[in-house]
Amino acid sequence: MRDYPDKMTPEQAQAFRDTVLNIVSQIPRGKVTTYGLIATLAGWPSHARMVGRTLKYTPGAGLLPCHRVVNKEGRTAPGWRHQRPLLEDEGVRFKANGHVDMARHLWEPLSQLTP
DNA sequence: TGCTTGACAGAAG
DNA sequence: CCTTCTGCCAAGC
Repeated sequence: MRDYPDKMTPEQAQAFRDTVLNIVSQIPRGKVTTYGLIATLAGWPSHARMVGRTLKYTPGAGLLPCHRVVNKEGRTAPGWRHQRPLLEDEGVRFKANGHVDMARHLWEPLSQLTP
């Protein structure tokens, strides 16, 4: 008995992508959220990595503020040099260690997501 | 079919 | 603080 959902059906995968993109589109300026949080809200807590994959490979994700998604420690995406400047332009503060000050900028969506 | 690769998370050293 | 390892899963090869 696993306490998390089984493998996704194509329908669920589609719904997952939609939810992820929907949440990302709602992140306010100057705020950030995390992969795991998005995955959990989308109903698949163990799929944090899928969130990253979705943002990286889904065409159109570039139109969304996906630079406002960082990992739980506040680290920016590996290999995406542009992300940090984008955040700093919005007033996001980085700590000396190069991580986002999560205590100050974490955005927790309370959303009433479509079931 | 089986092994490797990540825009993750958490723990360990 | 950093690196490395394990658990996690969909994708790629």
